[in-house]
Amino acid sequence: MIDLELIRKRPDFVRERLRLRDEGLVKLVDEALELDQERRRVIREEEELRALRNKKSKEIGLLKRQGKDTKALEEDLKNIRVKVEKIHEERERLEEKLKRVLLSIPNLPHESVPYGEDERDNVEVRKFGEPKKGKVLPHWEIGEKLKILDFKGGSTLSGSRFTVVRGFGAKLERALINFMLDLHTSKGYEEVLPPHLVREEILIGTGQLPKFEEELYKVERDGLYLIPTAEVPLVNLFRGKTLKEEELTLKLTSYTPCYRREAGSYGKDVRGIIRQHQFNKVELVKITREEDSYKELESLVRDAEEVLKLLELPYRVVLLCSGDLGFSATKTYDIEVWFPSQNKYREVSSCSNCEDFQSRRINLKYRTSDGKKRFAHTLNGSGLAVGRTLASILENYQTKDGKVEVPKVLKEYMGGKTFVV
RNA sequence: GGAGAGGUGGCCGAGGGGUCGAAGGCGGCCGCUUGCUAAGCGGCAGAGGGGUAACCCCCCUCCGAGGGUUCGAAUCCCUCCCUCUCCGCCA
Repeated sequence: MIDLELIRKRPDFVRERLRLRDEGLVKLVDEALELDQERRRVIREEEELRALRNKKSKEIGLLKRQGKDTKALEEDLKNIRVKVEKIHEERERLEEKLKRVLLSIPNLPHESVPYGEDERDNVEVRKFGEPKKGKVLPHWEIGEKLKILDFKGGSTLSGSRFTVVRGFGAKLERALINFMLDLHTSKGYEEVLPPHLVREEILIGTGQLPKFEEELYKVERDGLYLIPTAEVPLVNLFRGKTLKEEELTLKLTSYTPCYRREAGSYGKDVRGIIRQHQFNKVELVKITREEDSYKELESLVRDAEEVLKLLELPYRVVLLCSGDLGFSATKTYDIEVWFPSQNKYREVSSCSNCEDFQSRRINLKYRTSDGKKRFAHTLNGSGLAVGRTLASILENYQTKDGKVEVPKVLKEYMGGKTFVV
């Protein structure tokens, strides 16, 4: 949630920044301003009445103790109460409306974010490794051949976009998870194993709700949602907290499956395991002071890149343009790994600074040395999407005779196995 | 699933219709005292919102959440949520 005060004091700035994302967002600012003005008018009215009521009520208390008659005053106050109730209802209606508008306004792009409409305008910032050319089987073909990806099994059990990983494929995926977690924890990230089912307000806290309901799996009976990313539980772990400045930056890492309905992506990536309703991901989260968050974003990206470097997979880092930014982010780097069969880079990580956008929603603050409270900044990034990394290994480490070599750094996690055959 | 207990300020904990934003304790901050420390003494401190250019200040709201009763609710009534304990079941 962006700061209402900012909208009030610098509406043009907010409009201009939102326009970078989408022209259509500008009207939300005007809506918020109007509602806010109206709301404050009503608040003033209500509070005047309440002040009057409180004063007279106290009088009644005094008079009663002196044994005096208070009938007239009481009648008087009954009328005031009716008025207060009426105006209070109006105030609640307005506040509810305003809140809905505020919760649906995305975060403002950072000044360093290039303008653009969609992913075509993203800017490549650096590259690592040499993209492998020449013919390789797409990961779904080699995966089926080696009997490690069972698409039939997945659809039997759960339908489309579900896949069963078997045998050494399963072991390789587990190796990847362990490798990633070990790497990140060695750099000071605390490992966390959170619940995968969370309450509605938790998803509001990180920005998935109220806008993206259709992307989420919901367990109706218990009112719980399956997490679409570990970012959700990890960031919300700190909701309502006031942290000490000295304990920042907090760094967390977590392996969880992610559950996404992928509504509106019909026909995209229907083959293979690039786009699944359930996939494994190792996530990185940081909670920082406001003056550190951009520096920490850079190092977060480096920490995620490190995984690909050590796996010796060619990748590039891309700075997202304004139009491609996610809802809660001010600035995002995607890391894309090379897929030889598709002759292109595909996203395996998305690292974002959300500044105080989520902190406002979950009321996460820290106390500075001079005793002031400030909203903390939150950052998140994949480190990495495990399924896609596995798919990329199946292609980049494919041998001419149809085997897949185990990347060096994973060998110790694979019981010494060097090839998947 | 059954039975019970409970949710009050940073923490512990009292208060059971008006003078209660809330005793007391711990912790915090600022003084004073004091070889140092400790102790002691005195004082100051909640959050959100509205009014204001801003401050002082004034006002409103907040005792898990939401309703209700009342002139007036932390306190009485209803609903819900959460936590804990015991029993049962279960990996």
